[in-house]
Amino acid sequence: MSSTRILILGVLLDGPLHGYEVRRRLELMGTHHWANLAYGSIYHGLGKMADEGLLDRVEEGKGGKTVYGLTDIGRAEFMRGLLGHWWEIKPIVDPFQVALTFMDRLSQAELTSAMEARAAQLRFSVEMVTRAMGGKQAYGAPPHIDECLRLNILQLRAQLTWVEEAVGRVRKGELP
Amino acid sequence: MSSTRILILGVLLDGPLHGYEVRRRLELMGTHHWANLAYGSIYHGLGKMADEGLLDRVEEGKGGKTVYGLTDIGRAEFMRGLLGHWWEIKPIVDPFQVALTFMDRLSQAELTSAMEARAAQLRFSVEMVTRAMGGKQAYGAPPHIDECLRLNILQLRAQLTWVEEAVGRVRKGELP
DNA sequence: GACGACATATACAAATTTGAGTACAAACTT
DNA sequence: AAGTTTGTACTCAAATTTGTATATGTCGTC
Repeated sequence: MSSTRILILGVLLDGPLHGYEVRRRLELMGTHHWANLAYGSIYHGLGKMADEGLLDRVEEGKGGKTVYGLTDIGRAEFMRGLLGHWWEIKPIVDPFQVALTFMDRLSQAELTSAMEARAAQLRFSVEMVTRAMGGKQAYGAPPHIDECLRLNILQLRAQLTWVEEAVGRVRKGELP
Repeated sequence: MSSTRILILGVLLDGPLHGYEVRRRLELMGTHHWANLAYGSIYHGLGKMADEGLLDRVEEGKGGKTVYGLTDIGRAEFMRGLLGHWWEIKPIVDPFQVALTFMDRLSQAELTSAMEARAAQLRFSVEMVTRAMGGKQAYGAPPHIDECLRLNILQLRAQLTWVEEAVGRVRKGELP
């Protein structure tokens, strides 16, 4: 089961919604930080899953608006897919690894300036997310949402650690 | 420029290849660990980029075999795309964050067993990659390839740190 | 009460991805 | 030498993703 589907099914758990509302709930959850879900994909997913019986077209709308609700099959499939995501370690798709793979094709000057820029951006991101966490606490969001941010910060710091260490070695000529 | 394209152009930098050889070079580089590149996409990418002038069909083959080589435009586009990947921090697409977002939909028992399994798998992965690094050193691979692994290990450790800490809090009932 | 700015809500064509399917040659088995 | 596995090399239809285009309501303001 694709992440797209899990996300759509997940926001429908608490009641039927139409496409636009699904998109907004996902945005509230901050999915754009760690997923790449285009609007069009939501409508496609809703339609497809309705055809497959995971969803019901609860209310065919005046003006094209359609409200979708979970069926029992859909609820079961969500659980199956969710457990799958917990148990399987799937490779994280990281576009930066692509950059890294070809670092030897850049000049030392290009490399060090890109790396420094990257370090700065990462430090900025860490600070932003840290603040977001403080903010949400007060805002009444469930505590497990903070875990997403906490994990995010750890990952960003891991990247930062790498860049800071690597830029030093590039300067010394040990890399690439 | 998509990661798919960068990867294909990247392996063609050192000389023309046919589709199957591109796929093998990518596999040697370990792209399957951090990218999701289906075989079909390689052939599609090659054909499309040839139509767009980034590649040349160097040798139309007997038996459908076609060898592609970089054009000057392709080489320039590769550089442009590579720099883009260095300068832009794109969100890492992490399917586990999907799992995390809906952690409150699982029972404590489901959660703790999934988390423990995950911790074990992560520890195993860290060890595997660590060994792979030691092995490659002797094998004569360029030093910057190790950097991919080094970053990988840091990211895995970040995930492990999170799981180990979170499973404790789930047990204490602080989560979700 | 008309106008523009903005939010709501979806549709759609084009591009890309997916992975099973095909085909054929080389190496190995019995 | 006939059969079987393995490796090479690509094709293709189906599914999915992407991003832009479109349509419609709503709110203030002049």
